[in-house]
Amino acid sequence: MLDAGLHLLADQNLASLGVREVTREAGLSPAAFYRHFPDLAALGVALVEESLASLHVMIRSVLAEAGGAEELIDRAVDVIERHVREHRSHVRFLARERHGGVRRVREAIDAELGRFAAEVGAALALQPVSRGWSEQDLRMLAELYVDHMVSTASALLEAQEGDPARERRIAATARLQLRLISLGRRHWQGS
Amino acid sequence: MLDAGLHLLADQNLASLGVREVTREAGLSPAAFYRHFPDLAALGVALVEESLASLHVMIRSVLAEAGGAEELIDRAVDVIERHVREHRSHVRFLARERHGGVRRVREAIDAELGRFAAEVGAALALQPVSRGWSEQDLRMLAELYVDHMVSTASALLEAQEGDPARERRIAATARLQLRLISLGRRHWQGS
DNA sequence: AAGTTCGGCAAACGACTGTTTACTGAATGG
DNA sequence: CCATTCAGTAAACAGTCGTTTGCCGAACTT
Repeated sequence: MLDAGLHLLADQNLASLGVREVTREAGLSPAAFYRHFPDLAALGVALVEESLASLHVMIRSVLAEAGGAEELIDRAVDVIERHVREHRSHVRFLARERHGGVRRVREAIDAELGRFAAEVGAALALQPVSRGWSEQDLRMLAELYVDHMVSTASALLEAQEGDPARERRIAATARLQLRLISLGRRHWQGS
Repeated sequence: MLDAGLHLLADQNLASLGVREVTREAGLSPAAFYRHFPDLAALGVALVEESLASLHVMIRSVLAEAGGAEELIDRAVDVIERHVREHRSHVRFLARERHGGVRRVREAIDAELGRFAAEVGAALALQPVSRGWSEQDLRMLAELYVDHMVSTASALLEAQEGDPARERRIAATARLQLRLISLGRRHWQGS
């Protein structure tokens, strides 16, 4: 049922999804839906949770191995690219419903992105570049990184519908932007 | 009719909007809708165009007056804050449909954001800090600024539902992030 | 003054909707 | 082996939906 929903949400909104539609796609009777979810919103938050597993893994794999700033940037962008390619449906779902019409789903996504920012902030604190940074500044930087990741992933999503050149251009731009941010980071004097 | 649609889209998706719903809200008969639009998607792109007027004005008012980096940042964030407060519905609409389920609307928004980035890039080129910057680097920076603006506006949108403290925190974070970017910009050596 | 466009209406069409109900077979557990 | 839970079904309910049609008055145009 989750798969059926995700498949339908490829070119549709959660708010415009119908119970019958989902069950039809899943090859079940309409009533069967209510055996598993009370709401379509509930199916939505279930999909959010499903999408998170893969996202968390991704973040870890960027932060795990150390290395110079340049390699770290390259690896981050590579991982994002691969993630969008391999989990296209999940990423599209998150991008679409992050500001979508279903409040509970929106809040679930937002809370989780906040947790990501916290995780990134903790990892940043361990890097030598961050010596002397206040808690607040670290959080600010982490949010900047997460927002940038989200923007890049969204752009890739729109591009990857069969346009590899545009995809490469987006990745290149993302790398430059990360380099600029990392430059600002090195010269930061505290707020 | 546009107003009615915009009002309904406050807690709904364009894809889940109904013709009858709109006309009911507008106090008209269902058939009246087709006198003005062939589609609901058409109403969507009309709303996009409506939302753009105010956005363009906003961008100009940030770029117009010169000034030091700090003042420019403060003014930019102030303008965003005010814009979200005063054009809440339009901003919400753009954020929601930017990755929404209606392709034509999505494309219209994307094209317009691209035009904004170009406009910002042209303005950046005039600033003394940008001496020696390549066209590509300027575009990259402009996109970074635009994406950051969009992220900030979205965050403010979610917050402003009656939580002024959170709103102030978001604005403060945005200012710090812009300062960090502007720092990276000053030390940029070209790609 | 005549003709034409414009924006509106009511009514009707069949198709689709969410949800509840009562029922069924299979697996599970004591 | 009996009871219970689980995951499914068909059928029915009253609504809502998008869209078309034919009609109407007002406002322009000539």
